[in-house]
Amino acid sequence: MLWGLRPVEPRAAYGLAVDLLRRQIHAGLLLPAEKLPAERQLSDRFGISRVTLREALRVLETDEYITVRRGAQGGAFVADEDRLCELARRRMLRAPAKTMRVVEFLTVNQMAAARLACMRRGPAEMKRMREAVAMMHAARTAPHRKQAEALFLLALGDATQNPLLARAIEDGLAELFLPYDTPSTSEAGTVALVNFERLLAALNAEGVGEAEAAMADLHGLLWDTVRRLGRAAA
Amino acid sequence: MLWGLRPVEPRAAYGLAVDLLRRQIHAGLLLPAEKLPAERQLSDRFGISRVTLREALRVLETDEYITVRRGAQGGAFVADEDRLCELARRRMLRAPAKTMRVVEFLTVNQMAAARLACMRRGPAEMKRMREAVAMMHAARTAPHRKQAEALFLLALGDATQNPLLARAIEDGLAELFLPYDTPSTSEAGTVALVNFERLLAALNAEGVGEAEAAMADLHGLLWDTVRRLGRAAA
DNA sequence: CTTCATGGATCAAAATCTATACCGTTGGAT
DNA sequence: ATCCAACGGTATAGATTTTGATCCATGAAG
Repeated sequence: MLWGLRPVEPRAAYGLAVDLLRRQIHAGLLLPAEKLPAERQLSDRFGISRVTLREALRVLETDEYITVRRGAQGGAFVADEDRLCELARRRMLRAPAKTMRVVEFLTVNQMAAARLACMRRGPAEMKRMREAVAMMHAARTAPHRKQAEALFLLALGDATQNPLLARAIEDGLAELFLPYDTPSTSEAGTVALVNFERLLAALNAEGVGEAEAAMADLHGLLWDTVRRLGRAAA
Repeated sequence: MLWGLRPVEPRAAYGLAVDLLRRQIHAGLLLPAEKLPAERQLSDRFGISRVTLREALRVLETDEYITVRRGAQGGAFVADEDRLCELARRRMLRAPAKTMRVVEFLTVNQMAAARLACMRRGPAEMKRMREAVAMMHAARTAPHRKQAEALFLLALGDATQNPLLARAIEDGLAELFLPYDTPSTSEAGTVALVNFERLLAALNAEGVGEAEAAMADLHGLLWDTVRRLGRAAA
C-alpha cells in the first residue's frame, strides 16, 4: 500500500531566487523603495549566474514587487510603500482565511519559542534581540518598525537552538504579508514596543512565565490588527 | 542593509525524489521490505522520467535505504527491518541532541493540532483517523504500528485545516527516524493505543481538554522512548 | 562632456531532464 | 523444456536550464 506519493515539483534556480527575495519583502526585511545590490553582486550572493538572477528579477518586476532602473545609480528597487500595501491587500482578499491560519501557526510556535528561548538563549541571539529593540526605538516609520520586529522574532527563533522551530517562525513570517500599519494605529505600535521590551527582559532573567505573558500580549495585538484588516477588506 | 540573503540551493528533480522516498521511510509510511511500484509506474506518479527516477533509486540504494532486484517479480524493495534500525541508530548517534529537538517541535505542533482539530475536523479526516486506529488494532508488528500512528497524526494535522501546521507535523515526522520498538516495549504500545483511542473519542466529542490530555500522554510515551534510546546509544 | 557603475543582450558550452526504443534477467505459465 | 510477460538495464537524440564570457546602452556625478 502506498501513502501519498505526490508528484515531485522540481524548481528552477531562478524560481528559488524569486521565492527568497519575495519572502524577504513579505517578512519586511527588505524595506519599501530599498535598493538591492547590483546584479553582479546579487548573483554572487545567491551563487547563481547573472543570467539566471535576471530571470528572477524579471518575474519580480512583472509581479510589481520591484522596479528596475538603468544607468549609473540604477538597479533593482523594492516597490514603494503604497504598492506593497496594495499587493498585501490583494493577497489577503484572494484568501482571507489563510491569513488567520498563518497567525495561528505563528502564535503556536512563537509562544513555544518564547518559553524555550528563556532556557537556551546564547549571547549572540540576545545581542540581536537587543539591537532589534534599539531599532524599534529609532524607527520613525511603519516599515522600519516591521523590519525591527521581524529581526527580533527571527533571533528569538534561533535562540531556541531548535532549527525546526526557527524555520517554522521564518516560514510563518514570510507567509504573513500584511499592509503596513496606518497612522491611526501608531499608538498600538507603542504598546507593541513595550511588550517586546518585556519579552527581552524576561529572556534576560530567564522568567519563563513573564516571557510567555509578553508574547501572548504581542499576539493579542497581532490578532487585533488582523481582525481590523479583515473588517476593512470586507 | 541586507539581512540574510543566503545562497540559493537548486535541487535536481532526482534529489527531490530521493527526499520524498526517504521521508516516507523515515516516517514509517513505507514498511520494511515493502515492494515499491515498478519504475515505469513510479516515474509516472512522481511526474519525472524513468531515467531521472533511476538516479534517485541509485542514491537510495547506495545509502542502503532500498535494494533493487532484477527479473520478473523484481523491483525496488525497502530495506529490511534490521537495516532500517541500524540506519536509524547511526543517524541518532551522529546528532543525539537533534532527535530531542525534533520531538520538541512535534510536541508543540501536535498539541496545538489536537486542540484545533477538535473544532475544525471534517468527516474525511475523522474517517482517516478511525481507520488508523483500526490499523493499530490489527497491527502485529512494530513497523505496522508505527505506520498506523503516522497515518493518524498526518490526518490530525489535516484536520486542523491549517496547511502550515499540517506541514510542520509532516516535516517533524519525516525528521523523526527512530529504530522500531524492541519487543520489550510492546506493553508501551498498548498504552499508546489507548491514548490514540482517547484522542479520537475526544475529537469526536469536541472535548478540547481531553484531547490535549491524551496528546500530552502520547508525548510522554514518546519522550520515554527517546530517552531510553538515548541511554542505549550511550 | 567624459567617466564608469550600472542594466541589457547575445552566444557557445555544460549539465540536467525527457522521450523512446531496445536489451537482459527471471519466475511462472504452458 | 519452452515460452512469455514483467521487470530492471542501457543507449541515443533532443529539449530545457544554467553558466561564463563578452560586448553594448544608459544616465547620473563630476
